[in-house]
Amino acid sequence: MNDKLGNWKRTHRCGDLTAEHIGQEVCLMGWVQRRRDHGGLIFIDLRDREGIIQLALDPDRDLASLKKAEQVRNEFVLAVHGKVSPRPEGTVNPKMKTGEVEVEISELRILNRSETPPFMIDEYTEVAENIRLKYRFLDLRRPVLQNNLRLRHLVAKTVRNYLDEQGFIEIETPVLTKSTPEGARDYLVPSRVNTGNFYALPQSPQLFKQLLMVSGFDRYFQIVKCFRDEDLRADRQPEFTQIDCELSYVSRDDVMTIMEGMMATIFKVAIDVEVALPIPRLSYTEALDRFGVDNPDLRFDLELITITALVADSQFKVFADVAANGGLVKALNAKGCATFSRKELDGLTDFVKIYGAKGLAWVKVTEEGWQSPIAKFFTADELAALNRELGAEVGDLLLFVADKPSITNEALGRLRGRLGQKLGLTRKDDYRFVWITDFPLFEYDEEEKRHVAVHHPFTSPLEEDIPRLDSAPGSVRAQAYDLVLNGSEVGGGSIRIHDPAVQIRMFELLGIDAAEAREKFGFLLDALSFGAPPHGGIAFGLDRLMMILTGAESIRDVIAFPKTQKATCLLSEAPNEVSEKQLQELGIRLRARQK
RNA sequence: GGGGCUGUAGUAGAGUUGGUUACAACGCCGGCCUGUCACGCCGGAGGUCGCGGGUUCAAGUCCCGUCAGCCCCGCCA
Repeated sequence: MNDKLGNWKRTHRCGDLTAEHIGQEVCLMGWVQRRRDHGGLIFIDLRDREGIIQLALDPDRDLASLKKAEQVRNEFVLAVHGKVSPRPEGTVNPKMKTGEVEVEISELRILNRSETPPFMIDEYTEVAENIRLKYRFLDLRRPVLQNNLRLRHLVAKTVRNYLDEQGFIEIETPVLTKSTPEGARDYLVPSRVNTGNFYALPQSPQLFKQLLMVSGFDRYFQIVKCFRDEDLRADRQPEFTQIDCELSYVSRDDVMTIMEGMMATIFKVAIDVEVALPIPRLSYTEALDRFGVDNPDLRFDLELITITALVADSQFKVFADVAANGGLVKALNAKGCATFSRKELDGLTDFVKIYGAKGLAWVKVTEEGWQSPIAKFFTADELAALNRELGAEVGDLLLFVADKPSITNEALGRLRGRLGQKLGLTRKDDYRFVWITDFPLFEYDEEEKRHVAVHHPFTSPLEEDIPRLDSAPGSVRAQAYDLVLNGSEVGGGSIRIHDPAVQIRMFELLGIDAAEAREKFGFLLDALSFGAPPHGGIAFGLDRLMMILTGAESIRDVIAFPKTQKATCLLSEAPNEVSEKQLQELGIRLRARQK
């Protein structure tokens, strides 16, 4: 039989007790971290969210409690009354925050018992992730996740305070909403009342926040769940949280200035890091040119160097052909890496192949000149020019990729990231922000044979590029911006189209004709036609931001109840089959019952 | 859809060239212990080697398939 809580009221949290509480009578409640039974004397480490305190049970003080303590096991829930006392000479534990004191117990109540947990609730025990996820409620008792989620709370609170001070109003938008074309796959929710019709869960509150601008709220924000039915990654879950913002009467610079202030505030409050403002800005074109990717990790240099022109006339056919066919030849100079083994070089070659590169040419720069399978193809003049261009010195490793531009950039850009990690250039406590701007408005989708929006269909072109919308849509730049932190895209947004004529033109360019635009986005076009103010906004990925702030390797470590890579929940076992009755009500028949 | 890694007591691991009864640690159970603190000492229990099939006199070990977890490509406006 468990003891009743009765009228006991907790007076303190375990981890908060220090020498200043000595002499006080306290009432504590928490879990048993550990029992140390010395026969006549028992110590219990009692844990709550603030930490651990040692309870001392002495037969001279209360024999009944001592006897009861003999039954106590790990993770039992206890309530105790006792007096905070200094520990006897020589028994202070400097490793514990509460190590100067202990609580001399006068009465102990066992509020609940516990099965032996499948793993120890401590910071030492390493447990396979599937076990952790199945017993998430226990994993969440452990210090790492407790700290991560509490920091997440602090960040959310800081965001609310900052945005409130800046005149933003938090407004909720629907979760049951409308499926729209473009973008990620939607999660669909069948409507019982409207049999045969479906809601979609929002990929973002994009259209609603624009409508709120039309409605005159002027500055809106929301910390909001978004849903995308796509495959998962270490930093991607199908349901995730955005800090979603929209502002009226602003330019890109206005948005970026307000939001980098928010980032600086978050980093100061959450981890006491000063972010130097303004955050540097880099055009999309320059980012690709120098780093190969639009989310460069600026914690280290190691820039890509374009050498297409230098090798266009060389005898090395691989390079010359690529140059002749509009491709791109670029190189990295990995300083001092000529010591890499053949095996390491093969590993780097395999790595670039993941991104579609056909191979990786390498050169070790030695006292005797180039040591490389491709050295023989180049004249002395070409070698000298390449060495000069790449700043090659003895001991360097030069790495080349030649392919069509998108592949060269991606492969070498990712290789840059990998080398940065391999060479230890990416310190965890180093935070390098950068805004990426001037994205192209469109990119060409080879599969669908049409232009698609790089950001989304509501993004405004740069005003100076609007004349080229018809003649050269591929060259039109967007008033879009991404915030990148240590190689991770943590946010992105744009100035939106507020002119209904431009919006209709935009849909046309995306292959959405007037009728379809009306059907899918009629409410937006209507809203834009009733005096929509110029507006723009941004959304930040709270989960990714938390990963960086906590140093987590996985997005699962900053989410209380995350999904597995197959988008299931090992705790609740969602998703699951539903009853025939439920399906009938929804007018749904499954094409094939899975076995 | 594709590539890769992992899977052995509750937990995390070792297990040689295929060869007797699958190891030790932590945890768990029992006992002892009045100053420990990831207490200590003595004793004990605990295994469908993910699952299925195959090769073999013999499989944790080799082969094929499959499931699960993780990482990546595609996908993610």
